[in-house]
Amino acid sequence: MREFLKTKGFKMTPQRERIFKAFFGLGQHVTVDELYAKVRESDRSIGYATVWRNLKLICKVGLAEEVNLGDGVTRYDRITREPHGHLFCLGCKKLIEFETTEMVPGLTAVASAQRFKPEGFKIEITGYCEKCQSEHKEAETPQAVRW
Amino acid sequence: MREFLKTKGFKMTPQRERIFKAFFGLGQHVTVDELYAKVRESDRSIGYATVWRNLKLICKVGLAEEVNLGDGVTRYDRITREPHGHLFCLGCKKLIEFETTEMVPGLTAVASAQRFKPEGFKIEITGYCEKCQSEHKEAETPQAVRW
DNA sequence: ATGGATGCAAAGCCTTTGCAAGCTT
DNA sequence: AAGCTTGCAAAGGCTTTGCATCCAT
Repeated sequence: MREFLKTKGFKMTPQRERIFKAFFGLGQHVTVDELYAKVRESDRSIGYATVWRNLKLICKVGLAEEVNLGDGVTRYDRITREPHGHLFCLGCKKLIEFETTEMVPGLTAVASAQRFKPEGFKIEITGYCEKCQSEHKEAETPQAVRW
Repeated sequence: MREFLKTKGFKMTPQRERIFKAFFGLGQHVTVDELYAKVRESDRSIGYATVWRNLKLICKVGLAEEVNLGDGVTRYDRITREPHGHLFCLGCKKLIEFETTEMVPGLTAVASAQRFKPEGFKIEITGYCEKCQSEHKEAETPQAVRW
């Protein structure tokens, strides 16, 4: 990893090493806060900004990508083997992945048709997971627009 | 529209009417700022919060939906005839739509397989449009992590 | 020695909300 | 009258950045 970064023009530091390990140790869809909390377990001196910047760095060197589900928080998804989409539960915020390999060719075709150079694909399904469906109910009886 | 809102428990007001007209008059992918600017052209007294709340209301009654491309700004997309995806240019931020009707069945199937109740589908392709491809070049030679 | 990397604190930016007053129904 | 709406100003909440200092190379 140290070598890999060097070829990209970056240096390895103790903090960076801990952050990287923690990131790749955690599952997918990590938020800055989650990673920060994890990293702090082994080193209370690491700053929030450092974690944030390294998360950005990981994306920059192509090891992860940002995922935005529209809930105001940016998640970082490690780029893995197969391309995948997300099922995002609006109730418990849980994220479930599903394979999208077979959809990529079609999307690539769509992009080419527009002379568009694709960098990434995002396929998301929002809704309610089995558990939250019952709790959600049709409480949909708006009274006043009060958010 | 007044009747429609009434059935949902909401009232029609002069401001709301202007906001709705402006929203449906503008194209797709409108941001709060854009709609606010548009509305202010005909009524300088309408507040930002009112525009924002009405945009939320439009979504609440099912006439539009939020779109988050990860650039920090929420866009509001009128729900139209056919389901569609977006091609988002990372350079000029331009948004191009494309039909996704044929992909919906497959996604619905994915959701059912997880006993997930889908509320919405999102398909996005990020990259560079024809015009921005040349300008973008491979300036990808990171020097320091300075964001 | 260089120039990238860190920490902290402070900005930034958009999104939301508290309230008192104003309008539809 | 009852309660949804509106405007303004102030919070919020997360993402970025300025800087002086530190450290990898």
